[in-house]
Amino acid sequence: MDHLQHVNFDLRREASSNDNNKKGDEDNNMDFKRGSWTIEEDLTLMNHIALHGEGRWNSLALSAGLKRTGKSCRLRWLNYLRPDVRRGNITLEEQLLILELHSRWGNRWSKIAQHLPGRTDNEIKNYWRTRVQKHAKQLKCDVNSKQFKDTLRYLWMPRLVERIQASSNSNNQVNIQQSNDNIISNNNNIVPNMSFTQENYSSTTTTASSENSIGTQISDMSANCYTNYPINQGDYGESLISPTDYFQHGALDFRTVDIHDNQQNMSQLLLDDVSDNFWNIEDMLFLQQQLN
DNA sequence: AATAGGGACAACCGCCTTCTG
DNA sequence: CCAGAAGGCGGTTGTCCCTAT
Repeated sequence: MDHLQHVNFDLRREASSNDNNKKGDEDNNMDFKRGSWTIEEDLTLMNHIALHGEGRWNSLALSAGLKRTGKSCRLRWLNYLRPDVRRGNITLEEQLLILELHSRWGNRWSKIAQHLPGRTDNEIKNYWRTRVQKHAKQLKCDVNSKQFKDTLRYLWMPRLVERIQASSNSNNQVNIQQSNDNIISNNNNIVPNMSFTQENYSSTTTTASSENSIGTQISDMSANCYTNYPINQGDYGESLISPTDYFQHGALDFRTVDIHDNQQNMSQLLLDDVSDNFWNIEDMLFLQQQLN
């Protein structure tokens, strides 16, 4: 779904959400608008931030004439409108990094997001809940159980590494610079130096379409993002290492495990018809090989 | 063709921490 | 130093879309 589709989707939802009067923690005295954002609100917010910068969200909302809480404006900007927000499928590299960082830090979504340029904590959280937890459910084990963590670490993460390697080998000939230019700004100042109109709205807020017809493009862009991302995060084991660097430098400890210890779980997995980009048919075949 | 159920994800909630006057 | 405001964060909800039946 591309960005404008999202917006249209939001508009469709708006009518049904206007009667949402649940109270937050900062709107006791005023009628703040809730629910989906309209294109006009988005443009107002973007233009205001372009002119005045972000921060002081409550006063920003007031001075921009938005009938929204400061929190709502902040969330909309950080999770959706910022020019450097990446949209589109989570790449293999990103999946690997999410799994690794989550194994270290648990549900510290914002901390994890700091190491996935362009991804928001909300997006990573949603990914974890909808994709990873789904598979824990299929294995009939708790997502926090040692059993599931071991399965992730000793089976799926090494498998992801293999697939990343295979992917990078096949992509070596591809010139990816052009697409990368649109994806990540390494400049920490994210206030756009431009004005937004309805005409350029899509191009300035859409960074990578989830419906990108070039299957490898997002992955390529991601690989470049990691190599370009500034190592200045401070506390990542604490330096930032790209997923590719992980396996190149042996940072990930994928020790050999007795696959048969997990045979019961894996057999169950093989019975399931699971075919997204995390546990796909290829993985099923791989597991089958391991089990036989 | 209709519909039920699950997936996906934007948005909200409420608590906690940090900032500011 | 203190109180209120603002910001940050993780958890949860609501609703449309997609797919299987």
